[in-house]
Amino acid sequence: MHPSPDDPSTVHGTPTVACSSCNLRELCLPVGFTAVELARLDHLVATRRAVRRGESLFRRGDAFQGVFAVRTGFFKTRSTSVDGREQVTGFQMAGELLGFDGLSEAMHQCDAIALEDSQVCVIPYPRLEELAREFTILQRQFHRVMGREIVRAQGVMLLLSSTRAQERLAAFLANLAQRLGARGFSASSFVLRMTRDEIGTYLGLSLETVSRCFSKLHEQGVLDVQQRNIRILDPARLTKLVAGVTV
Amino acid sequence: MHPSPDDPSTVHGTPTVACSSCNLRELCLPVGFTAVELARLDHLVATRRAVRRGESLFRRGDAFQGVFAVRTGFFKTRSTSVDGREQVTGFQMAGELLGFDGLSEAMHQCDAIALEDSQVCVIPYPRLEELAREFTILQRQFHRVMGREIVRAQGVMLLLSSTRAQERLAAFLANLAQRLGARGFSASSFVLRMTRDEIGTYLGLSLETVSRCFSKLHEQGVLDVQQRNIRILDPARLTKLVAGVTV
DNA sequence: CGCGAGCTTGATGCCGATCAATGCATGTGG
DNA sequence: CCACATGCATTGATCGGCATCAAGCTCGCG
Repeated sequence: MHPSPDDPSTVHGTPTVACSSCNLRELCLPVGFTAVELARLDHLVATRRAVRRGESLFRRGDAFQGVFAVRTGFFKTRSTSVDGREQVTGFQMAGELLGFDGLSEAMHQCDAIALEDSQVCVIPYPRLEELAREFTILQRQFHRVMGREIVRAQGVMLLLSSTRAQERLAAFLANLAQRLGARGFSASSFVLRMTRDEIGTYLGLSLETVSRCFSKLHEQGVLDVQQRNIRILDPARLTKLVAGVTV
Repeated sequence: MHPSPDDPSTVHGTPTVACSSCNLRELCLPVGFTAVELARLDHLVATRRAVRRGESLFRRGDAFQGVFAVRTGFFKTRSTSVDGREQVTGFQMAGELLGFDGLSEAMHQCDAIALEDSQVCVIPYPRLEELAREFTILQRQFHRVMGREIVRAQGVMLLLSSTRAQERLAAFLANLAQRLGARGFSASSFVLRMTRDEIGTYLGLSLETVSRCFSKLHEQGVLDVQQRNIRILDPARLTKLVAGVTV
């Protein structure tokens, strides 16, 4: 389902991974570079790091070292209130960045948990800073990615505060499908990486409601649902349900 | 209630405003600069711009030119879904920045509306980029401010998805009080700049529910409420109501 | 003074949380 | 290879918080 690493044997101990040869380049930070520039950029990434399913990439309170690009696998980020309530703030797949929450206070404000065995590229912030000063295009791309994160958050706020359960789930699925499609996977048939509870905690719903909405969408012929196996039967209707909200 | 401009006569037509002499310096982008550096930074801000109450600073779809720092006044940002539902995504007061939502797509994704007659500093993005390359500290501060915005959004998500109406309002008021206090105003007695409807649209509540919660907090002796005049009588209890959620 | 925008308060009904029970997969040890 | 445990998903029943509809009320302003 996800691209396999170019060379699994280099996961550990390799100090540098080449962005220039990464097949996720077009989705990640080094977008729009020429081949020559890319070659000079290759030390943007310091190391790769493997994170096993269920383990954390970072946790609230960890010192901020840099940001991470998902290379393979799947993550969730969650923030927790003092009294234990949890909010999943996002799901990240290959080519997406995470860790911006650490910038403001020099330590991470949320947890990042791998939902399956994953690999990330480690982009140390000092190096990113330095290279961003050198390459305008990297600077701009970095800002663009952060800006996208802000806009995404605004979309989630809109979703959380003004839509019904079914619409939230529809928006979530439509977004997931779109992102999978952009990575060359099927946008109509996929396997969810997260539990009903995690979806619910993201969408502000109980897991039971999530399950009921899945069933309802199934009844209505929009989806085929077999546990975590999803097949979108009627994309048009799904999009119509979303009614203008994009997450 | 808000600081008066240093020199109102320069609002229009003045090409440059000195950051070095701005009393909001410590809250704004140029934090942590030495006097010498500050002097060199003075052309970060291109112009000031006045926005009348009810008018927009920018609107969804406007070309992104740069970000804005609130100098005096009060703003709300809102994003709107295709079918007209509205979400207030934030309120901005003196010293706070807005406009990051334009970075990702080179155009703004939300509207910024002045809730009272306001003035902003215009920070053209190309200039910001350029100066950020020159001054590491500015680069870092800019990233920090954007990171803060992301963390704030995560806090709002948590609030929207996991708390009761009263707690949301309490969190909102506590946050407002804290920010006003940081600007030298009273944190216990202030005038709301926004309507019940705008608060509701921010907190994901109907205006009636907001009103009822104000009344309830009043009955409970936590607040004194006279329309938009708020006096916090029992800050400890207010904070306790917030129960670990910070917006 | 009267109009209108914004606020308050009440009555009603619905959506989704919660509690509870069952079903279904995977994996583990006997 | 089966029995059982465990984690996750489904489905049902109940109930409460908040949206919605519907009046009045307050205050600022032309």
